[in-house]
Amino acid sequence: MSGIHLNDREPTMREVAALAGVSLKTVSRVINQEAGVSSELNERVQNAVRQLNYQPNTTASNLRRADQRTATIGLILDDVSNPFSSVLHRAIEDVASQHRTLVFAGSSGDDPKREEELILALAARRVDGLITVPASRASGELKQLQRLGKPVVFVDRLATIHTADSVTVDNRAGGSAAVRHLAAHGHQRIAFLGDIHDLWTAAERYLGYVEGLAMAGLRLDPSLVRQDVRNMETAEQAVLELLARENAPSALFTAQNLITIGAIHALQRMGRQHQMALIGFDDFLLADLLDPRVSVIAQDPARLGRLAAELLFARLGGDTRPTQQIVLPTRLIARGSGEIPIT
Amino acid sequence: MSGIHLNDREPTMREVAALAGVSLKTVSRVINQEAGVSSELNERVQNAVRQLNYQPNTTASNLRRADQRTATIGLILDDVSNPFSSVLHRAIEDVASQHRTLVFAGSSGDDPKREEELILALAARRVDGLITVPASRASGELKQLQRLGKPVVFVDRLATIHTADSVTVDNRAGGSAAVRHLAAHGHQRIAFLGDIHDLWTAAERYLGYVEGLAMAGLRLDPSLVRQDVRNMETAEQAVLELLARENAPSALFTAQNLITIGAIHALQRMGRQHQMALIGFDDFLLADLLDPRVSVIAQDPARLGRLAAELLFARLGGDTRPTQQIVLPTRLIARGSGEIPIT
DNA sequence: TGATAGAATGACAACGTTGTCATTGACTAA
DNA sequence: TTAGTCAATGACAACGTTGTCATTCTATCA
Repeated sequence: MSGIHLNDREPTMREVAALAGVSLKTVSRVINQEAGVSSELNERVQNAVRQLNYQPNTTASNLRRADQRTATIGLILDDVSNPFSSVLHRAIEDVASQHRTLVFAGSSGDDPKREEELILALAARRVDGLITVPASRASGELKQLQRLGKPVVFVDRLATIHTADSVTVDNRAGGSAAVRHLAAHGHQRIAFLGDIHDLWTAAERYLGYVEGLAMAGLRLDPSLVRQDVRNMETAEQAVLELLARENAPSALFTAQNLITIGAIHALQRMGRQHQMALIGFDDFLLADLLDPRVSVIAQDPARLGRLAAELLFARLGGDTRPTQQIVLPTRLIARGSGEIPIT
Repeated sequence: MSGIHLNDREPTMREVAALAGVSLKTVSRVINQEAGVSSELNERVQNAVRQLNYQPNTTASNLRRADQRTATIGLILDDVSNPFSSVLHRAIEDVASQHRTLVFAGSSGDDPKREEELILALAARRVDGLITVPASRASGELKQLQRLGKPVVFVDRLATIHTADSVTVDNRAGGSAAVRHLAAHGHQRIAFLGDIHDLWTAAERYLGYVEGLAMAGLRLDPSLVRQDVRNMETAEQAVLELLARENAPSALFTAQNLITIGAIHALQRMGRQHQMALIGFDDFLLADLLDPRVSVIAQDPARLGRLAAELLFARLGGDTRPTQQIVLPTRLIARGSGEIPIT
């Protein structure tokens, strides 16, 4: 047998009405549970619905509806398969489902082009609102967002637009704390490995790194800074290079979850995991089972997602308060790798 | 300033037409890049579109369109934040984006009720097709799926419906191989820890476990079987209990990624990770950096997702070949934990 | 009894778009 | 010149639903 194929056409309210012997509008009333339908007609319509296997067509409904609601929101992440992003996604979905809303999820891959495509595609489908981890900070995308004319919430990262709510963590304080923690254990040569420098989080964490160095009275050595590290593999490569230098760092601050994991690969490959101190930004599964256990600046992605979604649905519910810029604290979890003293 | 709010109404083709001084239909032709519009009118319409910031309304478009396509598919996973699921998701998204299609992603939480809600919500939005990791195998959901009247592809798990394509891995062979591998290292008391027993994958892997024991000539001891292990925490608890038994197992076969991680937590907590052999089903990030390195039955979730999406889009493209039941092999990756000999 | 209120139901238009078909006008061939 | 062809354009209906308003019917009150 071949795959399930399209019906000629799905049953419509009109057909239900005909079968039940009532008007189209009465069927509409029953489907939408409006008051003022006699229980007899109600019954007849329900039966016809069951008999025909009628399924409401939200698409047609929301075309006509006054509020223009599609019960659909858009979510643009950098990568749905990144552990951080996917936890964010799940938290948002949970809030959305309480509002009987479905979520379009897409990965921008941190590519402004793809991001814009996604925004346009979501706009064309008339999502009620958008939650996004913005890839670009430029105003080109800002215009696109505003064209949407729908509530927008930034999560995890900010963009240069002040007419939107946002939920982020204090990346700078986190980065600074990581560096000072390492300095407190005697490290003076602390390397920084960060994501694409144009990303807001990467930039903020770098700023935190610089501030932390300054607060600890340490000199910033540009040769210990590796920006635009895109993934685990390049992170591993970058750390291998740092280790091979004649004037190698004694500690690493890896400013993103996959970069941290790449760095650990490099350290273990060279058998240096017990000499080189390491603090990663963002906690990850199994960080507490590695040897040494990995110290991190932890965020709570589930909370970020939940708050972002709640902000969005508050707007959809008519909330017109001034835009909120929620900033959550980070938490340094000392597990061992960040407490390796200088040798 | 308060959050971005809804425009009174978004510009329509009618307004564009008025501004450009052409008919509605001509605007439609320009937007859809149909042939037969003079370059002069084309120009005028394009200008009007820009001027008004017109955004096409796919929702209205596909209501009228003959093919009834929404350029939207549904994806139901057990949990979008599970590492396995999220990689699957990303692979599907990548294929979908090549077809200019957006993906509705939802988590069933392996709850048939929630799964059915999602199916209905997707049906109401008239998705072009559905890819699902089915939670329930019963026909109640089967009917719902068929009501959709749209192509459905099962991925990772099967359900009792033979009119759909599917992409799965050979769970039974994988489970069997894991057990025989452990047996070959001298283990006779091999425990099984699996997900909800009603899930197709969990059942198949258990079957593989039983077959593997039989092939190795080992006796099945029901007291070494823990089914319905729902998450990391219960897995950890279950392993702790197994370790405390007077007749404890000498090896574990953990039949799902999070169960494996929970088990590792328990083993490390008790300091038994170097005595107790362990093979997990499904590979995971950092498995190769733990001590001992974790042996696994690896699948390729990205490939599963890609194939599933390609099957779906083939159907949408008119492919009417018999349904395909693709079964991919698994691969045993021996890293150490599965090769710990019996003491 | 007749007037009136109120509840139940339905007719019809409209949402923003595309499919169908008619109309216009320019160009070609006999 | 005239018939015929073809390309460009537009008028109109339709997709499946909901909002508005009119109509019908029953119950209630003076």
